Amino acid sequence: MTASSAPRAPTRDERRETILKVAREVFFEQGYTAASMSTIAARLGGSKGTLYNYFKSKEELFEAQVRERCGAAADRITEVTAEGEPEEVLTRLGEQYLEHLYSEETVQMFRILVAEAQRSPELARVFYEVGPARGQQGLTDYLEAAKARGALAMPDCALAAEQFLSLCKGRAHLQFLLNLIPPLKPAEIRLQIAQAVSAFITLYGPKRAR
Amino acid sequence: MTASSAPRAPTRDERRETILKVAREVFFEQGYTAASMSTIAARLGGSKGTLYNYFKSKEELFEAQVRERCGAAADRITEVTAEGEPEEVLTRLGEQYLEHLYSEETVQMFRILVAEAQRSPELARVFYEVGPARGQQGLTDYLEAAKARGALAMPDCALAAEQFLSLCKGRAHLQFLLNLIPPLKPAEIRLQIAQAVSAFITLYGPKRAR
Amino acid sequence: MTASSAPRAPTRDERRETILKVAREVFFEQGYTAASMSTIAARLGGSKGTLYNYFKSKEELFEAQVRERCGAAADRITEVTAEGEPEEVLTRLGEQYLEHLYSEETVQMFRILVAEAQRSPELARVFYEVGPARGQQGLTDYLEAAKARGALAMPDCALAAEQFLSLCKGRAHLQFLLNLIPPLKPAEIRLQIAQAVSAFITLYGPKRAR
Amino acid sequence: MTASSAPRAPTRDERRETILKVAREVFFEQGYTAASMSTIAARLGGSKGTLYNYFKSKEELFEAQVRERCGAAADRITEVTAEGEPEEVLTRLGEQYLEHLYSEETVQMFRILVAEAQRSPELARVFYEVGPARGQQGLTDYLEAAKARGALAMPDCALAAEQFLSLCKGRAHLQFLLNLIPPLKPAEIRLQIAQAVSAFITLYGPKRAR
DNA sequence: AATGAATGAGCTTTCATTCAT
DNA sequence: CATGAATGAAAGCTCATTCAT
Repeated sequence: MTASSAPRAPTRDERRETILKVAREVFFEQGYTAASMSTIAARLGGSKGTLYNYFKSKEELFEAQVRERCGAAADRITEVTAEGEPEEVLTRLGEQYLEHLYSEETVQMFRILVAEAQRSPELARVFYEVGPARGQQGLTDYLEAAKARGALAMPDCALAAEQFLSLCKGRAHLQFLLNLIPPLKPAEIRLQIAQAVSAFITLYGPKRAR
Repeated sequence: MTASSAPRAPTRDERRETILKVAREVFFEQGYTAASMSTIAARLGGSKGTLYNYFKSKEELFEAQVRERCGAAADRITEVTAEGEPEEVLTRLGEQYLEHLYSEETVQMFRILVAEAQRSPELARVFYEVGPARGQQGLTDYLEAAKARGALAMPDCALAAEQFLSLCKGRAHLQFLLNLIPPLKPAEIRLQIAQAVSAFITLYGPKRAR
Repeated sequence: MTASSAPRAPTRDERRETILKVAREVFFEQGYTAASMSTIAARLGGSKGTLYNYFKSKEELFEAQVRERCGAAADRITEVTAEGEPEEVLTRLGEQYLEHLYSEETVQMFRILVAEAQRSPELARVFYEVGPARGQQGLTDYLEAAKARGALAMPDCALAAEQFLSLCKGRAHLQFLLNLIPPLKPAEIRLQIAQAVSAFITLYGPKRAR
Repeated sequence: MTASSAPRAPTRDERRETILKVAREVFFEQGYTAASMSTIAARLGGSKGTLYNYFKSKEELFEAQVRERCGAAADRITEVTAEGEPEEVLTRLGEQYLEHLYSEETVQMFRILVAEAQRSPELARVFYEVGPARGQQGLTDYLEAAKARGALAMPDCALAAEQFLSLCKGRAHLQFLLNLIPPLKPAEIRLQIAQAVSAFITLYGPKRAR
């Protein structure tokens, strides 16, 4: 039945990857609680039994998602932090950051992590370390360098990094998290970042007599 | 059973309050979805039917929690916004805000709202309207007044209010939300607010020709 | 509170009548099973306890409806059976019959009686005796008279009466009973009766050589 | 438990049939509303979950009953409509029809459908389409053919079919529906059909110049 | 390794009925 | 007599998980 027409039987690891991908879609569409193993199995085209052959519970299946996916975004953001005038670099970085923050995929995972934070803080820690923490560290490093060459002036670069990211995020993120507004449009992102960069430069820009 | 020991029959309102209190404990311990009406009824010492005599659904029972608790916090914050020098007023307001934001009770409720945001945005909307939206409006009003009398100078008071609250909240809130750190201690709150107020005054303080 | 403004306290019988009227409305709107004592009490403006003071169960409340209401329609139909040419009399009677048969009130009560027929055939018997049986007897009496004076010719007047009513009722009644079509419009009633009368006259009309 | 005594594992279809049979018994004993899925599951010796694996709701389980039983009856009736002299064919068909109409099984199902007509007209529609509608259509087709070859003469075959079925059904059906009389005995059926056929032939038989 | 039928505890919600006041 | 809070059984349905094949 399979041998003749199928080009190749999938290896166990490939099957596992497929399951993860399908499960991710369902988790993101419906949320952790609402997503059912039946739904995942059905969309997979397999049986529930198979699911349980690869992951011994729904929780473990979700945990695998987080461990696998969270690092990717921080990677992208850190890469942005390169040479260039502060205004330009911060704008690029901020826009990159907001695009990530306001994506459906990110918010869905974040919602689930928040929901489960009480029961499984380890999951939340994994997320925080590979995601937000790395992003903030990358920005801090850039600010240190800029300060060293006189492009910016601030007493505490870590604090400044935190402030910048807070200004970028803005109030809208709360509404987005609560599913009260759709993702920001590119123009809205640009405006919000422009306001954050402007404030930041006012605070820490060079040459301004303070 | 009734004549000898019962001190007094509880009024309907008292009973309602008791139910709210018990339900709040269960919701906070287990989360909205995991908390069951059976559990709440059992802990109440009554029947499920009774619960439904007071609240016509689980959702309404939770919504009552949100209205009661978040409304109170926004009230407190709004009250702070009175006369006084901006630095002093903003400090008081900011500290009040952080005390609310970093309390166990608030974060528990917020976690539930975020977790359920996809299924019940109406609940989230109620929360947002009675809580954050009113808080931000109160601050905006204060800033308008301060601007009018020359105590502060900013082109957009709503934006400034948003920025101030973002600076107050800070990065630590993300960690708190994810259950990675305990509530801020009073000293930490004071420091964080001092930094936010300082930045805000730098941005929008009087006399700076902008 | 009551003595000063209320013109008169209702007697127990008046209260009972009011309850019956309100209950009837609810039963007819929602059906026996779907109608709840709570709904009836609420619409009554009283409490459920009061309801149970007058009728000791839901079933008894419904039974009282049937006993009170079923006779009325048959009364009306029987009255129609007066003097006149068969064609005219049968047309009047048939239209009267269909108007009753295709009314919302009648069909609702009938549905409930059918539904409960297995559990309470006594109720059904009450209905049948005071309703359909009397109607058919009235028609039979008329046919006997018409036959006696040579206006109609049939071997078995009871059978003829039954056939006439069956022809009047038609297939549409099944659909109406099943809630598949709305009540017949006056024009439809007239057409259906005209067809029934025409067939009946063909069968049993005078002078036609058979 | 499995190896020694189990004769054979039931196939999915067999299990489905068993469920339908058990459910039918419960529905007929208690009526649609009163019958509970728990009762059906218990009598089946299985769990409620199993029931829901085969039928995704109580309504669907009942609908399957309707489709299976009423469709079969209409099939039988339609088959009767073959060649032969009208009198003979109509007699056979009418007797077949009454046997179905006056069976305990049919009346039970019909009572349920009527009772639930307000809440679920879809169910009633299914019943009407697979049962009465097909039956009437079959008869109409036969009448058309008979008219074409001059064996019968009527202006409107659909109307004639309706009239014939109405005459067959008779008044007794109302009493049977209301559980006031037992099913007709074969002799009663034959008499009732003979009267209906006789009237029908008088109305639409050949040679009568109309 | 894959299947998919079976499970059974659990969920939210409804309702006729009772009873102390 | 009226009230309305309280009850508790029962309903339809879901779902993570197991296990024989």
